[in-house]
Amino acid sequence: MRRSSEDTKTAILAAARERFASDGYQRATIRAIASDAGIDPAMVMRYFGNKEKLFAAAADFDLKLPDLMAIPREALGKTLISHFLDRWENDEGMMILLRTGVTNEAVAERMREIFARQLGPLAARLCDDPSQAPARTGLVSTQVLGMALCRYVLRLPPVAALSRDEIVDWLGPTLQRYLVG
Amino acid sequence: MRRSSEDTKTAILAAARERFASDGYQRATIRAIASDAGIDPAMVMRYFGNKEKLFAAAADFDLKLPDLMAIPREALGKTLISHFLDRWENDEGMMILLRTGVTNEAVAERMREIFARQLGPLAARLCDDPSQAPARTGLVSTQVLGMALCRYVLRLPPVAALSRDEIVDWLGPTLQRYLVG
DNA sequence: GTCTATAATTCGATAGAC
DNA sequence: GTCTATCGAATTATAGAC
Repeated sequence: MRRSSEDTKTAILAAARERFASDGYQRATIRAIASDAGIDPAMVMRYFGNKEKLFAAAADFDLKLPDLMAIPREALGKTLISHFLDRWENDEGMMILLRTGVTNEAVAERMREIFARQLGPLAARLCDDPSQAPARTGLVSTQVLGMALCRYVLRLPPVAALSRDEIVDWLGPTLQRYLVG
Repeated sequence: MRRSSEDTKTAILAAARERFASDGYQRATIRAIASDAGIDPAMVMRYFGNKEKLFAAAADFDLKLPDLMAIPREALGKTLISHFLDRWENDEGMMILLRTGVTNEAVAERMREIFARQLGPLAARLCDDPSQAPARTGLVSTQVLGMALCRYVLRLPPVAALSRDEIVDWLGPTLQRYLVG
């Protein structure tokens, strides 16, 4: 069965995202990715040049934060954590960044950019003391990423067992306090 | 210069801990560790058998929680975060576990054990509803590990810029609420 | 567009001389 | 106790046939 150029590229990219998400950068081999995609390893090189470029293509990610101005100030915390859970469960891009960023400085830098630039606008909602804005958004990052780490990566049993509603009820007030408390 | 068996072993272990802490398991090579220790790679094999055993020797870690019964109930949150910051900054064992556990199931399992068994006794302090104990200690894990991840591993600028006192003041009440709120 | 063959490198591990 | 030499496996990457 001969596929089109685009089909092959898409299949490779999908397999690459899965492998990078579950194995990290080092352990995700081009051979395994090609095998998953049902093609020859040489095809991966043909379409993406080398492993680094394949990773770059597979690891794009956007927090896709909702319009913060449209959210009632008192609902910021719960809305944020709810949104993050959605993004984590429906896009493996964040899993890729976390699993690779902990041992790859370039990826870590990318995460710094994402969280600084996309979470930064949140600071605009904190009218009282603008100088506290970076610290507050930073604290939000720690709780959100910590939940993702424990629930989806390390799978700590008590955290994995929490229902979505429980998480929203527990972390919502925490984020709310970090942001406007 | 001929060293004693113990000296060599200690030097290898120190170099191994640094490498595993900064590079994770895959990228930390026996060759690099031996080079750091100023000896031949063959010596590493001689003293530790193989890479896995070397890692096991380098990755032992204990949260060393203080006696929780001696802490006033209302000071649990601040005491806990303060203790965690101390442990993290004075023992690279936790950094090793975090940097390797995200892509190594065996290490992840070890982290699950550590946080379950060593943080479990905290549940004994929660007299009201024992059924909530696991969830509460799990939530503590998310905030503590999230802080470590953002501050020491990813080095998000706003989080790395926080002073120790600021962290205690912000996270203390969060942990307090997760535990007894 | 797909695959075979293979080069070049890296790494873990072993054997054995000194 | 230390090192040289080397094996064998795995992996990225290239060249080229079909």
